[in-house]
Amino acid sequence: MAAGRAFFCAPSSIGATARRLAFASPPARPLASAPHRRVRGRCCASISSSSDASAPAPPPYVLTTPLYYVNAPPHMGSAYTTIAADAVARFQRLLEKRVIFITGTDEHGEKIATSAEASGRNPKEHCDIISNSYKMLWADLDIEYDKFIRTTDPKHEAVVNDFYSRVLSSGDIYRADYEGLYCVSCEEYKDEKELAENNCCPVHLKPCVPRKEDNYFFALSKYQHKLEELLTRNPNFVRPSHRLHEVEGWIKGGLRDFSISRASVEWGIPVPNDTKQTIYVWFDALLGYLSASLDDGEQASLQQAVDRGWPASVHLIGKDILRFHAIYWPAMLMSAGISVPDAVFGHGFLTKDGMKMGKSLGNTLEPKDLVGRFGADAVRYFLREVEFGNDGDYSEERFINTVNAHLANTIGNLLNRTLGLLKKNCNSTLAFDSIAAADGNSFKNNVENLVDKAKGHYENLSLTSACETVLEIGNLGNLYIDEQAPWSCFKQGGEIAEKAAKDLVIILETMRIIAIALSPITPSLSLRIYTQLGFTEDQFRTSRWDDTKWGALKAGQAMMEPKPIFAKIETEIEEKDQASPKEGKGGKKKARSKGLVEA
RNA sequence: GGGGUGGUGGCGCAGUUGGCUAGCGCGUAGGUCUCAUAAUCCUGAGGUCGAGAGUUCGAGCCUCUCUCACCCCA
Repeated sequence: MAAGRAFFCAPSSIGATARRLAFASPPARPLASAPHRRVRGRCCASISSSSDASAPAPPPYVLTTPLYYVNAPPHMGSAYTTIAADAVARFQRLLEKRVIFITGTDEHGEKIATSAEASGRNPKEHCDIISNSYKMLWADLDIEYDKFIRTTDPKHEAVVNDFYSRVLSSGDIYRADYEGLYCVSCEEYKDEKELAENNCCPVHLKPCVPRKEDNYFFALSKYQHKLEELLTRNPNFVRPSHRLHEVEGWIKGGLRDFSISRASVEWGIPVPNDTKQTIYVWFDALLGYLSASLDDGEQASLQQAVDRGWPASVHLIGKDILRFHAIYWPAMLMSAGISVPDAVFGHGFLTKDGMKMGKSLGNTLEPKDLVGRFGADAVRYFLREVEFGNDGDYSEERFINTVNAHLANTIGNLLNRTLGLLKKNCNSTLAFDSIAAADGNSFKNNVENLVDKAKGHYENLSLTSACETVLEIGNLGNLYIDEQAPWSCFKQGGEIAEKAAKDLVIILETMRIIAIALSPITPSLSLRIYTQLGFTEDQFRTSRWDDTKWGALKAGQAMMEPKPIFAKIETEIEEKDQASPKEGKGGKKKARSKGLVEA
């Protein structure tokens, strides 16, 4: 029975999953990077009404990424999951839900202890460093999580202990011997038939060693029927729907109890009442989804965590760890008498230029590198490239083309050309209320219809379609301004010029709506749009989805100086002295953003 | 070996319960405007939907076989 921390170590797959699920509370980053978003104020929202503070708190919208395993710094897979989660979280916040967006790091296991030792550090120091590298990347990517849990946090250990005790008293934990070939890197036992030559682990290509130990097991097999019921009762438990088949197949094929402890691993949470063993990943990292909602320093308990933020609305994971989230986890929760999450969403894997990414191929995508070159908005806009849930491919050329075409040419340029006209002809000041300007104009309705459509897509986690729909609004705007040709209307003066002035207001109001509708995906870009439209940062941060309703721009509002809000990513042909003779192209394209223009 | 998912114009993808001339993004060719980040807008070229067989009045969408790719197998 090789359950394991194993999937967390498959370096070749760039799934967005955590190798394990983990969390951590790292040394704080410098102030500026603090990822927590500002409190949603209610004061300066001239464009929105405030909500009733005395209303009873509705259940929170809790979404999670896996707790990433700290055996390595974040890879593209982790970034992909986290970006998507952040987009969903931001959307739900726009809907005024009380959102708890959880991420973190999984920090236990033999492998961690080993690599810490290899780098001359103790495990905790090693974890601090790696965990912090996740936090830094998330800050760079404009990720605004609410909770970052580390499995080495004291409160997490308390929850793990409580949980273990509950399952134990349910009679679902027993002790048994296990003997087999063990891959230290995977931290799991391997079936002989899955091994490569010389008993080598197919993942790490290192020999597996015979190991025998008695472990504690979780009686998963007892839950076969209940799990079947769960899926029948709630087919949306596993999403996207096509992944449900796989889960059903697993259950139908029979469920085996799995090992939940390790006798030979010291770096972990000790099994209650048996300090010779430590708890293995499933009964450790998965509990992070619960322990995360606790505050540091408070009396930590499982019940408290449940009261605070459970059940989760959705676990966002890579498809490689679907089994553990769709089968192990709900069974464990049932055993402990806790509600199962509402849904588990397994997204696909990414390839690069059609090739599987991996260290061995040397073709990994480094999220840190991408943000550095292209900025957070562009990287996040990769969500537009692949329908969330399916496998997808990253090609830099295509990525840059799309980002430029959409963010710079369609959206950025629409704002820029309109502000330019407004400056030239209206002293950068709106001459009409946007409502009056659009009176009797069907354009407004078209925009509103698309906004509704985008909302539906966001709600379904169809992030690609949501982007697409918002882009349609931009296309509509460009078409409208072309048809109306305000630049020539202004020259004619009189009523015609007045109509042109109205048209500019219409486009700018459309831009404002686009900014909100796209803000879950490209928050910084949206802020720059808002700022150019003469709003304050607070006004942007306190905006809600309802503010996509037409009419916030009022006569007299002064716009800022028109500046490109998204700098096109330039691709330059680099001189390559030692041009590869094989390729014969003589040069290599290198692309980077010129840097974002400040609003 | 078993299970799952996918193979649609140059590239990446959509295609609800089978049915109008198979859509979209990027790219590409030509044209247009001139307010704009050589952006916008219009038009066009380019697929018969992995292969083969079957069901059907009719299939990209159902069935079978084959093939390729990827994921999972406690």
